[in-house]
Amino acid sequence: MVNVLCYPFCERFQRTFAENHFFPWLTLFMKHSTIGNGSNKVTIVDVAREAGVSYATVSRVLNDEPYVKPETRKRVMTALHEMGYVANRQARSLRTGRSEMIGLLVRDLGTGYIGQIISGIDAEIAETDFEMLLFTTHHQALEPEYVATFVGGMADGLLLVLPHNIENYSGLLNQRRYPHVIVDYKGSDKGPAIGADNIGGAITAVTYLASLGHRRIGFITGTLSLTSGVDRLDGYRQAVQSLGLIDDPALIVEGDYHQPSGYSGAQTLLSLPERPTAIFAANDAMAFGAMEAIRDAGLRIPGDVSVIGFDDTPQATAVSPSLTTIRQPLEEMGRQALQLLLTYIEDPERPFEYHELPTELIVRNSCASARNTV
Amino acid sequence: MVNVLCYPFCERFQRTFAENHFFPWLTLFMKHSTIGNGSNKVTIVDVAREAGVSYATVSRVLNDEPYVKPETRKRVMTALHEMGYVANRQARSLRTGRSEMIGLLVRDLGTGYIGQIISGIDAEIAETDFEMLLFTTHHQALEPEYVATFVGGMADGLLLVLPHNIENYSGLLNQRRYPHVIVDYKGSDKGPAIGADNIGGAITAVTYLASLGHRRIGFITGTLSLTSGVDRLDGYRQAVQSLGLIDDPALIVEGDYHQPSGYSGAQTLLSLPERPTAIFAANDAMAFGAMEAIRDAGLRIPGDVSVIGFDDTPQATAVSPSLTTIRQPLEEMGRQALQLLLTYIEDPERPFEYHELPTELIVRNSCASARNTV
DNA sequence: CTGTTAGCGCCTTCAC
DNA sequence: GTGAAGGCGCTAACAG
Repeated sequence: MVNVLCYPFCERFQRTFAENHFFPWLTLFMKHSTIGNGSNKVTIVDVAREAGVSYATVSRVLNDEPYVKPETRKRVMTALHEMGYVANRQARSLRTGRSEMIGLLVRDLGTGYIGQIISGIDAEIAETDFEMLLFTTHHQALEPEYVATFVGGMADGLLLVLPHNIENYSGLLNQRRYPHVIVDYKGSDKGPAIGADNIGGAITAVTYLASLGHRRIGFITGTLSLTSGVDRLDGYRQAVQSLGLIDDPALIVEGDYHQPSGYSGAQTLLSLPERPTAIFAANDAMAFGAMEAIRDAGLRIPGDVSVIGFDDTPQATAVSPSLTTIRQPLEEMGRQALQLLLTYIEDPERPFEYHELPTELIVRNSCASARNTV
Repeated sequence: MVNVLCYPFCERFQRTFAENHFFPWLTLFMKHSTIGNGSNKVTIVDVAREAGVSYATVSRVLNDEPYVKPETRKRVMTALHEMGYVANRQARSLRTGRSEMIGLLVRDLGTGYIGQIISGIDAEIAETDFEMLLFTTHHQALEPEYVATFVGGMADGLLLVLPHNIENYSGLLNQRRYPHVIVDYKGSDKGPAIGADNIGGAITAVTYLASLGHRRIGFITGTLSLTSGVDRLDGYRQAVQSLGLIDDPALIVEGDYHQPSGYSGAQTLLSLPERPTAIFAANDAMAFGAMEAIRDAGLRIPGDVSVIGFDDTPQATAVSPSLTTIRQPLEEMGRQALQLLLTYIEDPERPFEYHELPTELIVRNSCASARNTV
């Protein structure tokens, strides 16, 4: 009688049923397990009946509660297993107020950049009982407040990956002490956050170029409404000044972290009366665009112009020449963000924390010594 | 009295509350809206009280049911809005048996490839009332049956993006008539699916190379446990034979869709006694690897060896020379997969459908005429 | 140790 | 038109 209740045996169940209409409770069961449409739900009630206990006891076993006679527990466990019971999380969540889900708010999925962060989050989530609920804010321009409230109801915590306008979310979330962590954001003024050492990374990049003899270094900024964009620019400026490099506003052009802006930014830089001997793009995508522009201008990399990026995306090794860049530990950021979030889920009252991960220079082949320094 | 219940005004609420303890029901409300810990739930009961109706009426308004007096409806609507009511989907789902969520089962998120498919799905989801529940099978090697059952309980439909071993899922899902669509899979034998014309694309690629005068074309296969891998190989073979090109088994090396296998595959091909004048990699990632290997061998692209890929990932334009490739409409596949899934959610009994999207040759700069045909 | 019971928030008959 | 009441599947007291 056991196997027929196990979902892989539905067909067999139907046959068996035809032969067993003298089992009155089976008819009852039929109502619950609508074969056709799906669902085929096995609830704790079914399991309880099968194991000959009350469903409260099944619940106890499910939740590893202490006071269950070992023998009973065993009987319930086998019933559970054989019937292919899977808990209904909605019901559990409704009851407990916890959903065992963490929400992920991202702006866009197309980029490998976010993919890497998510990979890290995912890897860490796999170690827990949580599942991942993904929301993109990219297409629909919903009110952040609505999104936050909505997601808040479905998830026990929220990971905001590089949200467009943090302040819109953070007000509500902080005020409610709703567990959340902002990923790739600097500072804990808006809430708990995980970031990378963007200033330090930019300084490292410029210092490296300077060590190769470059004195006129062009910089293509990232999106300046993001802290990473601002910080990388800051780092560039600090390094240029402290190293005594040529400090010309014309050497800074604004980009938006996307490849086309790298292309046009590089074009602008290359058309300067005195063109830079090296270009530092605030991320890899723009560096690729810059490389394209440099080649289209009939110049060679790194012979005529050196290029350095930021992020160390997988494609950095794929381009030719391979891209020297500043590595940002994206996956690790995802992992730590999740870990931090878990601590807030456990104790929402914890004070805000900001963790900054180090960046690292990855030397490849897109930078060379400056041949003719100005 | 209204504003104080609206979530953006919690602080104000606290203050107001201090002044208004003579409103007895407010105290009651406090219990529901625990300010500190979060939740701050506004339920239909709260709204009903505010609007002076029963909560059944609120529910009716929520579900656009006909028999509600316009005036009452209006009153409820304003209460709803001003209190910032957001439905509890778990409760609704528990009651209705529908979750308004669609599950997404992917193996990995790190690649831009899957990112693009998800973008398409996401774009289409944004037009519906559904949300997206993301599961990765990559890390945890859970039993597919368990995953399917589990996800099945939380979502109204399932999108399987390139699952490792479809048969493990498909049996259970089909038998239950659980709405699902397999993305990037060929044929509807295992269930409804969306795929791309991989055979045709591969034929196009080879035909194009042949038109440039190449007769000895190396092929680096994709993962052969995936239908796309098999089909692209098939297409290559068909084209080689029908066009009368050199048909040497040594010209086919096995890859796995990852860049390193493209590198090593190309090395193998280049070290053949008679090396091919063109290399067709079964996807772009391997093509990038192949390009690296070709350059490392001191050869030029496309001067000495032409390279063609498959997929048209964003990076295809970023490499140098830019990669000629076969475009696969990944985003569109995602979109159509979701659309198809919706039809199955509406009618689970629909017969399986398989939609195949066309592929397209994108000519860039990595292929040139064969100089010295063998 | 185990069973009974009361809801979690919502939808949905069924009365009025 | 609207309210009252039952129950989705589950957990968490409270009794035994």
